[in-house]
Amino acid sequence: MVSQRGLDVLRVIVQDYVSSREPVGSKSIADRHAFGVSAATIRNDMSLLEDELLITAPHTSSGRIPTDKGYRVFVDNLSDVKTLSGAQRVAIERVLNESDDVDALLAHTVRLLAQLTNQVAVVEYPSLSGARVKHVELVAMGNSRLMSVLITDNGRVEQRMVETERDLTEEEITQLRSRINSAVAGRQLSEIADALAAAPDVAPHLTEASTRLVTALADQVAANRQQRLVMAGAGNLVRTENDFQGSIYPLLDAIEEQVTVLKLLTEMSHEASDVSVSIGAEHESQDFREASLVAGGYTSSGEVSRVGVIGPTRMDYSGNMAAVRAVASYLSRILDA
Amino acid sequence: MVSQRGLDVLRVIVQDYVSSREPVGSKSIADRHAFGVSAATIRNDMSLLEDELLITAPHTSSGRIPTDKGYRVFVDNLSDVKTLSGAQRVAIERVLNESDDVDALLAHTVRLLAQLTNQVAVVEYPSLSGARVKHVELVAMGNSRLMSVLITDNGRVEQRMVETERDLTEEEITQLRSRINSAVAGRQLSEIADALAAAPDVAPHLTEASTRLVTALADQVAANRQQRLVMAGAGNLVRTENDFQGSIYPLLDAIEEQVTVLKLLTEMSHEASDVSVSIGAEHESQDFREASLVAGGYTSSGEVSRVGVIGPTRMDYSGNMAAVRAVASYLSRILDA
DNA sequence: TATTGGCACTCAGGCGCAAAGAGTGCCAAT
DNA sequence: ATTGGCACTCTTTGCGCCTGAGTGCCAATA
Repeated sequence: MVSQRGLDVLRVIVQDYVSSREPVGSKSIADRHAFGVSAATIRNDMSLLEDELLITAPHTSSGRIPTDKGYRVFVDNLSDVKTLSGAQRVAIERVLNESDDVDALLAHTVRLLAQLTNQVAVVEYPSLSGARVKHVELVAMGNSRLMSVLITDNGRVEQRMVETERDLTEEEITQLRSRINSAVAGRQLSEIADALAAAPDVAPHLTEASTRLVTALADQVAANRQQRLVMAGAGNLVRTENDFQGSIYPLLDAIEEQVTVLKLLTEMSHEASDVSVSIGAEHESQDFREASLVAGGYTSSGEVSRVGVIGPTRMDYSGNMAAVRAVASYLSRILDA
Repeated sequence: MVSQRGLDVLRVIVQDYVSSREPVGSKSIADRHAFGVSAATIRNDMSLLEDELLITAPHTSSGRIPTDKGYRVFVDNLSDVKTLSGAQRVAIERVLNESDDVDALLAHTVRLLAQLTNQVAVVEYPSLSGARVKHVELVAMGNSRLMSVLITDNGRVEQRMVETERDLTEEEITQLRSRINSAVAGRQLSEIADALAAAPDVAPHLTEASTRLVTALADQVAANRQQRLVMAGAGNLVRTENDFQGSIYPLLDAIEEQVTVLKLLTEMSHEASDVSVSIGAEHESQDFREASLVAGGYTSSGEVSRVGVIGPTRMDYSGNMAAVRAVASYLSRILDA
């Protein structure tokens, strides 16, 4: 069984390896850290750690590096919670306060997080499923086209073009607008398809247009059920390229593709205010096999969405967790107001 | 002076080097291309080309590689215009037709272009300066906040939160809305600040709110004067990493930063329907010294914006120019309708 | 004058080999 | 349980050597 000192040894192995990228050996541990025991003793402990698959040797008779399992134990039991520096807190507050719409806010957030952590950062768009309809605006665009603009109570604005069979008069549009708004205003997005279906019929000359509009709106909501995310800091992944066996090209591609990241994010803990970590081969995806993901939840109109960073398994978990937690909580504070 | 055959030699040097990344020597040229002269003659021509700084030797007695100037001559005089394959044309048409708002359209476009060229692709958002106001919608969001939604005739929707000194009644909002719309509807964005200033005064109890709104709208327009762009295909830059002396990290960072790319794009030709190329050290920016930019213009409501790809100077100029031209022209067709 | 074959020279890259250095594993002693 | 000692293992680094591709120059040629 691994002793308490053994775990302490694991901790310094992780710390030293993360900061130096060199496999760490018993001698250097005994030298640099005041364990009060000799290198030979450290060696015995390391032998135990290796039996438990917490560390491994890149090649015979080199130092040891943590395995994914070793990082896991470190993250769960051994890492002290870092706190952000005052300057960092100020930076967060400043950046997030000077954004004036949701798009800008998220763009700033993700870049900020990338800078704080020196990793690739991702931020999910706030979930719309809990939002309520504030207003639906219809604007004639000419050429038998109508633009429908859906405004939600949490400040999101979604637009969509709708083709109609003919140009409608202003009066007809007004009629449609009020019919739709009285049917859906205040409803949750998930309910609006039903609400529209149940709404009273309109004048016959408008049924065609009305049907198309209803379809478009339902479509618009459905399109937004699948989450989107913004990404920043691709350069940081390049800087840490050496931490990956193969090329980081497939990983970068997969991140840009979004779908895998979204899957990983949803598979992780769903508590807001909680930062969770997925390490290397713990997740299924081939492309992410050598990468870790640190993610936290933020709240917007009651729904939890996620923000996180992606980097090599050899990352500063403690620092990244602190940054993610801080950014997520500021984001909640602003969006859930 | 460089002979015609000399230029032909330059052409094959560029072509061979681009496809193989190996410095190309006189012998291999004589072997692989039927010039009908001996390697020694090719050598003489190459010596001339070197005097003209069109090619250079990575080290003494190796093959030669094109200089930036060499690529320039190639692009301007020597490259045949490639055409896209049928499959590629179909792909463009398919992708661009199934996008239902401007955001989605641009996101799809940029990813498509990245795939077609295997480079980093960038697309500027359509310029708003030529657009006209279709409608301004005001929606009370509670907590003394008003959301102003600006809809333009080319389908862009811009939102902004405005703090008011108190919650306004529906009636007051209606009043404000109609005042603003009668002042600005149909105007170009550049005119709306003046138009609002010239509009008749409102009831005294609304002047405060009105002033704030006007400021916010002006601000909204100003914020959009500076262009934004979307980027995709960062992974492609990683794949071509070896074509760069140093790290591509600063380059990727600069691209994400947007400002340098926007500057480069505006410095290049402003004709739509024209593809222009900026090669390596031709542009000022340090970070882009080893990169080339192929850019073309597309038109949206009469204003030209740009789309392009960024890659190492050792790129397939001919193919990339064809892809950029095709994508730009499809984009014009859809957005300028 | 343009082209050509010949030839000496250069240099990067690959290979082999030895030495250095860091680290382990094991053992007997404490 | 801990320790010092010691033999052993591997990677890394440096050095020298060789090879091959390619140049530059020259004198001969058409």
